[in-house]
Amino acid sequence: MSSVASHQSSPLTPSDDLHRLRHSTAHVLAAAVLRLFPEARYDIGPAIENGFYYDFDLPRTLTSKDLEAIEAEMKRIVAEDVPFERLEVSREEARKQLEALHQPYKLERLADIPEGEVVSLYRSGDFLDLCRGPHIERTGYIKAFKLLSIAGCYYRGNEHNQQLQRIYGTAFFSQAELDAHLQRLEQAKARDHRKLGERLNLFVIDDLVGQGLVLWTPKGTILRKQLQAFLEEELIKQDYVQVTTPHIGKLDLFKISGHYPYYKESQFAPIWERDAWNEALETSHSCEELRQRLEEKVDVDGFLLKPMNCPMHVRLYASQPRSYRDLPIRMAEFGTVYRWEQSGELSGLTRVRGFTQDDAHIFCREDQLEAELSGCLKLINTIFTTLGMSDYRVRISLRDPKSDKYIGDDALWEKAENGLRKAAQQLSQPATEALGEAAFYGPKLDFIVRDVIGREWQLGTIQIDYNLPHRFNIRYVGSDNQPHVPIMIHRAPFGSMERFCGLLIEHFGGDFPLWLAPEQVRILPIKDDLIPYADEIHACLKVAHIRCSVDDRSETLNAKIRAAESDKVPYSFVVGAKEKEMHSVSVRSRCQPHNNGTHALEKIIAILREEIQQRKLPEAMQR
RNA sequence: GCCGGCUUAGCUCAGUGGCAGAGCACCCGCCUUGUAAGCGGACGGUCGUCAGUUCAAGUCUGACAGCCGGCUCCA
Repeated sequence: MSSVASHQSSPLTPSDDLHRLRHSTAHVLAAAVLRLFPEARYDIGPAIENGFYYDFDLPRTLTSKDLEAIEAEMKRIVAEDVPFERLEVSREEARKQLEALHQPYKLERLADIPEGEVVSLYRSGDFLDLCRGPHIERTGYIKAFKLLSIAGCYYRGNEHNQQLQRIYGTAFFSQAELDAHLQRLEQAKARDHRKLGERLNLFVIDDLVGQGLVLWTPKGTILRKQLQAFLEEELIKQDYVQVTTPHIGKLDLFKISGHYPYYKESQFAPIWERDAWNEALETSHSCEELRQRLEEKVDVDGFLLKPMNCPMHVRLYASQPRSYRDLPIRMAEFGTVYRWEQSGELSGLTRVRGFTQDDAHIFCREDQLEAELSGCLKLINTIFTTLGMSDYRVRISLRDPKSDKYIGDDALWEKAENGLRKAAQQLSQPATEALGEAAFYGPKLDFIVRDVIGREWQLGTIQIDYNLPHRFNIRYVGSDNQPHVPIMIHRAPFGSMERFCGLLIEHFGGDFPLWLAPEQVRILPIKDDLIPYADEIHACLKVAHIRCSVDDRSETLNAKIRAAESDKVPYSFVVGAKEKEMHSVSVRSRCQPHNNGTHALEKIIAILREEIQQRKLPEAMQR
C-alpha cells in the first residue's frame, strides 16, 4: 500500500509508516532550513496527528515567502535522494558531534536521555540530527508534502523560556492523498461554527460588548432554549430540583470555597464596594499597600463574578437542616459563570469569558454514590445518543501528584479517584487516565469532542468532590442521629451551553434536527396572489407550535427554494393554486431535495409534530 | 499574555504612492413565477483606530484594538 520501505523487522501498520514518512519529512524540513539559515538552531521535529512540525531558533522571523523557499529547498533534498543513516554512538560521541554543529537545544535534549538508553543520530546528506528514529530509507521516498503554517512556541512548552518558531507541515504517500487532505481542511472551514454561526445568524460576538462574551440572536436563543428544554425533561425524569442563584457573590464565599485563592488569575478582578474602595484609597500609603489590602488582606469587602456555581448551591444546601432521608438532593441550575481567559485563547463559542453551565450538584451519602454516578452517565449517554454524537472520548482526569494546586487530603482524593474509575467501567468505551487534569477540589470524568479543525474540547463532565462539603462544613443527620458530611457530585452533561452549541453547529453542519432548527418550515407561495393562503398555512403551523415563516418576496420559486436551502430550513412548503384548492402543501425536505409529494395540511402537521416530539435526527444522519 | 499573519460596503473579495471598485444581499420598479439564483435601477465607505513619512497614503512606518493560526493557560 505504501512505497515506503520499512527497515524494521517487526510488522507495521499503515499509520506507523505514515508517521515515519512524516517524521522523515520533518528532518528534510530542518535540513532545508539549515541550508537557508546556516546559523539556525534546531530543537525537535516530531510527527503529529495530521502531519509534522519542527521548532527553530532563527536570526529573524519567517514569512510566508520563506515557507515557499524552504519548500523549494526541501524538494531539492528529496531529488538528491540521500539515505537516512542511523548511527548508534556513545553519549560522549553524540555530544562532540552536536557541539561541533553548535546546537545548544540538541545538547540539552541529549542530556535528557536517561543513562543506559541507546543514543542514536540520524544523518541524511549534510544534515545530522539527534533522533530515536525510525526513518524511511531515502529522502527520495517523500512524494507529497506541504508546509502549512508558522507559529510561535516556547522551548519545552514553558512560557518563561526562549520563544522558537515552529513550522507546521504535512506529508502523504501520494499527491492524491495530500490533495484530498487539503480539500478536507478547506471543506471543514465551511462547517466552522464561527463562520456558520454568523451566516445562520445564531450568535454575535461584538467588540464593544467585549471579547469572549456571546450575544445570542433570536435564532440562536431558540437553539439554546430547545436544548435546555430537552435537558429539563431529563432532569424531571431523574428527580432533580432546579434552583436560581445570582451572578456575583461575596469574595468571602469564594475564599472559603477555595476558588479565589487557588484560581485568582483565571477570574475577573473582584468588584470592590465603593465605600471600601474609597477608604482603602485614602488610608493606603502606597500602591503596594493598596494592592495588598485589596488582594491579600481581608479588611476590604468585595464581590466576585462567580467562576462556578457550586459555592452558591452549597449554601442553599446549608440553608436547612438535612436528614439522611432527604438525600440525594440533586440541585440543578443553568448558571452563568465568568472566567478570565487569556485573550489569545478565546475562540468563537468554544472558549469564552462568560458561559452558562448546565450545572448540577448532587449531595448524597456514601452508599448512594455509585447509583448517582450511574445516573449521571445515563444522562450523558441519553444526550449524546439523541444528538447522534458518537465521536467522543472519555478521560479520567486525575491529580498531578507533583502539583500543590489541589485542596483536601490524599485519602479522600484516592477514594474519589477510585469511585470514578469504577463508574468509568460501565462505559461502552475505555476511558484514558490523565494526570494533572483534575479540578482543584476533585477528580473528573470528562467527555471530549473534536471540532472541525481537529481541536479537542471538553464538554460533559462528572466530578466527585469530598472537599467542598468539608470546607463549608455542611451536614446531614444520619440514621444514627449523628451529623455526617455528604459527598458532592458536580456534573454538567453539556458542560457549557456556548461550547456545546458551537460543537453542535459543527456536528450538524448547520443542518439541525427538526426539533432544534430555529426555523422549521418556510412557506413558499408561487405567486404573489397566493400569499394570503401562505399566511393561512402559517397561522395553522403556529397553532401547532411549528416555527415557520412565509417568503413573500416577489421572487421566482427557484430563488425562494435556493434561499431556504442555504438558510438550512428543514422543510419548505410550496403552495400554488393546486395546493390552495385542496388545502394542502407541496413538501420539499432538505434531506431529499426534490418534491416530496403533496400532503393535506393536517397530515403533514401530524408528521412534523411526531418528528419533533421524538427528536429525530436528520435523515442523512439516521442509521 | 507571547510569536506570526490578517482587517476595504451587511457578506465574499479586487484594488503594487496619484478620482474608492465588483458580485451577492438589503431597498425600489418591472416580471407572476411549479422545486437551487428572472430583469433593471437606486442605495451603500472615517479603507479597524490614532499618530507619522510624503506635494499626495487604502497602499509606506509606528502604536493600539479586534480577528485568525499556534504556544502558554484552562476550576
